Amino acid sequence: MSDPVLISEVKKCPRQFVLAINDTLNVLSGKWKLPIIASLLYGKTRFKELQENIEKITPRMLSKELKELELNGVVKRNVFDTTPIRIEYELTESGKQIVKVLDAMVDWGIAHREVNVA
Amino acid sequence: MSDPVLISEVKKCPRQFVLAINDTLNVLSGKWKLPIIASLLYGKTRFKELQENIEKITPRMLSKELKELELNGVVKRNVFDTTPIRIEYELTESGKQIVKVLDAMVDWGIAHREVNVA
DNA sequence: AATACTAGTATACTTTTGTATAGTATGTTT
DNA sequence: AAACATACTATACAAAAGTATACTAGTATT
Repeated sequence: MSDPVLISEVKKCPRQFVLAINDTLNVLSGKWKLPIIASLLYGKTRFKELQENIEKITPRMLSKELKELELNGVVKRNVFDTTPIRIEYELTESGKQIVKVLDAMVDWGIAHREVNVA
Repeated sequence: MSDPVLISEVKKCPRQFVLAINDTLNVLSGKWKLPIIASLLYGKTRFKELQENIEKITPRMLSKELKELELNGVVKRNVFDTTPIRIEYELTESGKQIVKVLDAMVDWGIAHREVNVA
């Protein structure tokens, strides 16, 4: 863990603040990343299952997004050398922690709806 | 406040959960909404000032995004009938509350960076 | 009358993101 | 041998998001 960053320090520093938020936003934005993460929150899942769970996603987008999430360290791809080959996707520890952000988003979304519908 | 929603209840319900998250994501995603909200967190600001604070934003994008944020109840536009006319933008109460989401995003972003850089 | 300031709008264009549709490689089942 | 399943990839296209550049309406200043 090279050069641990103090959260209290970073919150004072706009630049790091912005970088961290952008990292998070990159993991969440786009049409399909959230549904994929949500599906994976229920446990390890195969490509085919994901495609069935997420309505209307094309294999191209699913493949593309999974690769991006893997590159970003949010998803892990596990290959099982069985016949037929079996591939399972799961969230990394870091990926699982993103529920905290989702919780904050749910809370704000609901509070905001109440105000605007009232 | 028509039909107040219990947060504990909504978290059990995937559909409401997803709608609330999407509301939040809509307010935050895109290239410019975050910089605009961040600028407004420092206080009321005029169009020109925003344009100067946010590097490289064109008046077209600033105008478009401010309108969207206003429609979404995140930003309030105040017109002062002075000469020359003065227009100030500020965050609504709801808009200010979004820092909670940003905090969660900063925390995740930093923790996630540590893991991936380590 | 010409120039400048504020708060934008208009038009055309490029880039990014997402869709549609078909195809591939590997192996299994009938 | 023909058809089927898994886990994708390839190509072409459409739609959404963002950029570049110029312009406008109202008022004030020189």
